Amino acid sequence: MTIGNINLNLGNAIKIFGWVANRRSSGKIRFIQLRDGTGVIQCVVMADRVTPEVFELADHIPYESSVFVTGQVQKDPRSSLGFEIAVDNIEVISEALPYPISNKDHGVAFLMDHRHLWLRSSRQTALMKIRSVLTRSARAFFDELGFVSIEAPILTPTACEGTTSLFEVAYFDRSAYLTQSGQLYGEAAAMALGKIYVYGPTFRAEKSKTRRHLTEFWMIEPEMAFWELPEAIDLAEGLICRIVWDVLNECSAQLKTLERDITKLELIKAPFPRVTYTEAIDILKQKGVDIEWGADLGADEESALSEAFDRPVFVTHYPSDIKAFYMKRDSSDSRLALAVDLLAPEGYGEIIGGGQREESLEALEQRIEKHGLPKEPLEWYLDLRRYGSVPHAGFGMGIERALAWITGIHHVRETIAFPRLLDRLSP
RNA sequence: UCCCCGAUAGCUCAAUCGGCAGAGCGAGUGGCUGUUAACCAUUAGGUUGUAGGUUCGAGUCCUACUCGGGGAGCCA
Repeated sequence: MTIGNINLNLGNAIKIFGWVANRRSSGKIRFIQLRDGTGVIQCVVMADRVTPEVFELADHIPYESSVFVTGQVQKDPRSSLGFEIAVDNIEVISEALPYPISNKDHGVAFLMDHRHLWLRSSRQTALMKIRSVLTRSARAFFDELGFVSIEAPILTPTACEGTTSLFEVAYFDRSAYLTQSGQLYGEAAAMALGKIYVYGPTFRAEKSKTRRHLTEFWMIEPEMAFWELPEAIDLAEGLICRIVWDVLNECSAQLKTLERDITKLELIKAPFPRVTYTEAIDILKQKGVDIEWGADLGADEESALSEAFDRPVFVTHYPSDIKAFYMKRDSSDSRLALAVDLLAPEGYGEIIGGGQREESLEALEQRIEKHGLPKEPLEWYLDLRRYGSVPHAGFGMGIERALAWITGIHHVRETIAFPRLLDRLSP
């Protein structure tokens, strides 16, 4: 028996476990809002229905104490759900100490220090439920298309992309690094299995302090042998449509709790606009943004660009100089990389990054040298080009950024149960 | 790494020109037979982040540090 399905038991005697989320008293009648993770229901404690001890208890039991309630489910228009529990008995499982989080406002620092308790709030439980639906939906999307799920290692021998700072850890008598992407391993798996996806954590030691950055976050990264850039873009579009659709269908109560304007999500249907980097620069210039061809798009530019559209926008064909070494060059313009980013609406920034991979051994070797990367640790990656290299493409979607956008919350730190941020490693 | 802002009761915040340390919530007590962040009354609760400095006098001004928040770069 859970609060979530208690409406199936109207008129019945029930027994239920939960925590005291709130209570109020009014002379000879007392109310307890009982929470069990599936929902919240009002328990009504009347003096003529319970023992004096239970009646007293209902007025003083500390918030978040755990209890076992027996009673009867009754219709009552005065309850916000339309029904409530008329209590026969309350057993205290564990009386809570004074609970630090009240119903009034708290600051971010205080809430983050109490993240393990903050998770119990209606807002945070709504976010975690939507996250659960989103990750299940994304995996189902790939599973149903015949992709094979594989896991990439967390501990890696070197900094491969070279651009981002990695977390260094001791690995017996040498150093190792926490992975910044499963992609290179995903490429190896795609050469074995055709279409694969990696779902796992990612670590970036960049000292970023913004609402879009965590030091530990989760990505889902598909990689497809024999696919090229346009097909990868179509796949990314299908993925976003699928997760938005599933969240809209399965999480309407949670979106309401978060006060998300779902009319903006209902617009999210294929096709999404596709612009090249060069076209994006033109759009930005027309909007009066001071930017020249060749510069990377910063946060302000991404926001300005996404404001021009009512749904996510793909930006493709970036200058290869500002993209990673493994990006394939555009055969019709060697200055360009066959890269794609997906910018979310409403200023949430880049939620997908990817592209077509360089399959030529010679080109890749040149690129590694030009980027000043150590070649020896990448030899296994070059082997993928030595033994039956094929065109292939893939991308990574950041779970937290996608979730922040879909739920409309301001900061990615609330999209994961225990966020890891610059200067915040606990709880 | 850089720029901006902040730190006062358990929490959220106030304190006018540098002049008695305040309120709401939470906690305790009392009241109320339908409350919806209940309400009413009442009690307790303070080394004003740390270390110096200016001053008759510092929560308030100055310096340094610590911690936190927002943003940039980088990225998902």
